[in-house]
Amino acid sequence: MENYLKQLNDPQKQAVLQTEGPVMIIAGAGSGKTRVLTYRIANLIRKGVDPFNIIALTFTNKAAKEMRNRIESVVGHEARNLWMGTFHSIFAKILRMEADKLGYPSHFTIYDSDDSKSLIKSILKEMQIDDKIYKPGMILGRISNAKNNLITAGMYQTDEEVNAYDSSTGRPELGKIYKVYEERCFKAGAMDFDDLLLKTYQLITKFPDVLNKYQHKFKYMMVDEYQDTNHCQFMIIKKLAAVHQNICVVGDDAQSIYSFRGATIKNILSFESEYSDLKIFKLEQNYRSTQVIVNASGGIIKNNKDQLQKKVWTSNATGDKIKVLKAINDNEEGRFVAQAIFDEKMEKQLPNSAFAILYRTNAQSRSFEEALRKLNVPYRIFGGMSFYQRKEIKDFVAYLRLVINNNDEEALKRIINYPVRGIGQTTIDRLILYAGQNNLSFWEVIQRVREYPELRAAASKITDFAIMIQSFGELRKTHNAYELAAYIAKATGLLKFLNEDKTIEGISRYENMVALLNGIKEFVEDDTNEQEKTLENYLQDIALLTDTDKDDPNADKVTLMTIHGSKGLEFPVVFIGGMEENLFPSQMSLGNRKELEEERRLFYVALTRAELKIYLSYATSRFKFGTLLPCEPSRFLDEIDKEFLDIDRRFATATPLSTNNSDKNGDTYSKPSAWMKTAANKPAPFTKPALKPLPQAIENFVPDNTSGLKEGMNVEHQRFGLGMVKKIEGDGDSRKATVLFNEYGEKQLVLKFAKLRLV
DNA sequence: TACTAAGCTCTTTTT
DNA sequence: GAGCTTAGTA
Repeated sequence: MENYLKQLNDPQKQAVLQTEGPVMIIAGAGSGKTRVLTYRIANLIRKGVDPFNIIALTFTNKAAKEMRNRIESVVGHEARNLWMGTFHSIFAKILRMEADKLGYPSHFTIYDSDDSKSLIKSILKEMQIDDKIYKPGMILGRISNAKNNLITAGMYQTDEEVNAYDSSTGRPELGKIYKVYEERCFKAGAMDFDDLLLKTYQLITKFPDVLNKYQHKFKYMMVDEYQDTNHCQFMIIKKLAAVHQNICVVGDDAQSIYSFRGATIKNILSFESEYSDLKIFKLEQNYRSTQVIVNASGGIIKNNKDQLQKKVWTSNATGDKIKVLKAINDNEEGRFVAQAIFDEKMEKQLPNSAFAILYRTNAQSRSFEEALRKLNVPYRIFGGMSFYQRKEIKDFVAYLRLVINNNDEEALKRIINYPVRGIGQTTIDRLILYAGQNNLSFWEVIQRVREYPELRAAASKITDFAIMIQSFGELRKTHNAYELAAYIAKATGLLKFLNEDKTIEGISRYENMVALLNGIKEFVEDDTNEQEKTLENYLQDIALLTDTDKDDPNADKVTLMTIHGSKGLEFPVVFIGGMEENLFPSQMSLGNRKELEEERRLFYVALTRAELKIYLSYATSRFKFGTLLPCEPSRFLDEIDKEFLDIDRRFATATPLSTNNSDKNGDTYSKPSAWMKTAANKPAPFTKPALKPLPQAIENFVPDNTSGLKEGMNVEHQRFGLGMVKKIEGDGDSRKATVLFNEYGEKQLVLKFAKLRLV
């Protein structure tokens, strides 16, 4: 113990030794936060605290795993009994044990956002609500937001302010949809990600004995990345810590980047007012980065209004300046970055794994991937489509889910006709309809399929399917997860079906399927943890797994990921791509101080990942909607003190930002300087002109009308409005017309399908 | 009911 | 440029 205390600086040591009472540790980037947390827990165990009474909550499985390993290396295998994991996984564990109190089965399904969205889509369809106005993603966002603020569907529906808002945006039915969504999840025995938090809160507020049990169990609580907790998480933590008050939160307000997920920086900014006897420790020495990086990033974050005072410093070497690369488009940007990696590797003799390319949006990864492939630089990409989101994987996992939880509606919908067994959309729609009408789950309707005359045609097929699923359920009693999964893969014909497709994509789908089966095998054979090797436990594991978690740190590859995904990681050399106004900062954050400040924190996170050197790159034009649009350099480039920059000589000198603008809340915010936004360079606005209403008589467009079409004629298109035919080429069905539309410019249309009318 | 081709609509970030 | 929906065909 004394040995490792020697490795700590003063504030770190104090933070470790202050084990009693509420503690807040403000830890700047690279200040040894994980080390402090690790030693704090190790110290508690050394003092004789039972690991069983310590809970440590993190945001990612990876952070939890890393911390567990490090604690284990200090205190040994005793660390295994710690309650350590993500909010979602720890709460899921508690919920499974107490599920019956909430009327849920202990083997409840966890819906991922795809499932949630799909459920919302079918609810909209059943309620005959227009999904153009009620966009599923947006509805899910509203529901998620409500849940994170502890607002249930019932409360949502009776809240006048919320209703007034929804009505004013033309969506008065939102409360109703939320209610139906809540009921359907319950009937399906499913919880979405937000439910894992909300239901935990409900559990401990509605059942005092449960609260009491966990309050006494968790004598010492620790929360990592506290700046990213939302209101619901805060309330749970507060309640659980109420008895012992030994709550330690660790975070950095400057790295709060998840407000879109309901995280509120308020939690960390006002933690002090929650506990009068709070001890605050500030870790301000950065051990990770060079002086250039520390000072440049510190200069950036200084522009934010919402922040706690701290002075991050380092005694590391000065280091290289930040290099700015200017490219004409995204492909050239990719080439520049790949080439720079190649050169740095040679010059500094670094492995591939020393490099990370970070970007604002997942869509930006393509050009970097292509360029790296061309130079034969191995890379690994996170985000985008994860393994468990692939269709073939989700389909198979749906079988497993359905076997465990027959009521899982989303799983059932996925596979009832996959592989095709003659149960078409009409039949499925009817099943859902009857389920709703009779207040039954989807599965229960299937059980009684013969009671509905309209379903008679498909009845035997449906029954066969149900019997098959039930037979799998029987096998569960005698077989482990792997044996059962392998059997299902064969019995359903899925494995064979995938193996028959010899296209490149088909082969990859088959390989993925095999990889999944191997994964289940590994799960069964893995004896490093004591949990039973049941299918339930396997599903529980993968439901909360993200692809950042299956990182193989030994592979020597360049890392590509979003900035959000990079939180908590570090790399010797970091590339930040797409440093363009409207992309980073995102267009959506402009004109609102708080959102712009979050973008700035995001930039801060990106910069502080680097140990030795940073490259910033931007393109002067980029494809959006298949159109090449001109881009201007990001205002963030402007905010970096020039003394830290190694600017490409073509990089224009910027004029200072004006700060005398204010948004509707009266907050001032900076606007891009004039040189960024000259009228000629301004990107085309994204809002498309509204289509003029069509006269009654021409509502139905008949493709045949175009047979007499000639160059120079005026036409009207259903979507593009009025225009003039410029050119006609080809013959027969492939006849094409180039039409110049008043509002959309030139479009090429295949006349066989064009919805045109002569004017 | 199943399959295919054309049309339409997006673009933040994720446990 | 991709994923999803719609319309048309077998």
